[in-house]
Amino acid sequence: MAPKKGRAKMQDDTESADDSDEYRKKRDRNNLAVKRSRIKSKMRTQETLKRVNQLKSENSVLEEKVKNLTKELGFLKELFLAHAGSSKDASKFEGIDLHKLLADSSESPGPSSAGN
Amino acid sequence: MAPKKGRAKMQDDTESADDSDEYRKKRDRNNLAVKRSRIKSKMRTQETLKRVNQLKSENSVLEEKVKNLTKELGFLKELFLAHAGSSKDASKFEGIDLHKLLADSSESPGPSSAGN
DNA sequence: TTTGATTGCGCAATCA
DNA sequence: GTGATTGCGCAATCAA
Repeated sequence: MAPKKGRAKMQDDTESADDSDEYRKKRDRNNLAVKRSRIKSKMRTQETLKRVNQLKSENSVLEEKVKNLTKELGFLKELFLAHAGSSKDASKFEGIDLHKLLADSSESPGPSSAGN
Repeated sequence: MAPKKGRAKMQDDTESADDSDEYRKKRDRNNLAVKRSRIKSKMRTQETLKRVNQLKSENSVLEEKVKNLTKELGFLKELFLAHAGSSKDASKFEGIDLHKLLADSSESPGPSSAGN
């Protein structure tokens, strides 16, 4: 047996021609609304997926940037310390403790250790 | 697009009690499958949204890292050039052209200029 | 051919 | 009262 096609859904049988008419119009309007809503929903899903890819892309760029900056920084620090260490300056450039400075300063802002 | 699909029963009226039984069982199984499928779908959507937030978070961390690294690098370069400029080294530390080196090297990997 | 998974669609309840 | 959402069932279709 196939599904009932009867429109006998409402518990109340108070159906006049007008009501039936109104019912149809209402159903049609709702069906359109449902269609709109679902299209919108799918759009949002697509946008979200697109966003994920954008963010992954941005992340790659940033990772690369960090990698390069870290590399250059490491190189400069080495050069810096090497020179300072074999110089008369004795690790002091401008009253700054280079060894301490070069130790690290790119992780957390941290409380300004103005000590000196 | 397909024509009018709807709640049209099977055109064939060859419906025996057995067929009806099978039909119901089949419908019930499909309804369960549909339910599973939709739950899965919603899970994927949730995961995607979660992923967006994770990526946004990672992005912020990386942005901050780049900011700090850039800042430190800028500081070191200034200090470096200042010292080199007022030194007998005359911008040369170890046979390396510092001005050129410090100009930039964190954007693109570029072709390996292994020279020097 | 069979069977679970997907997907478009309509209905009704509910939200806003 | 109206459009927007959402859970649910049906049927077509995909996929194995």
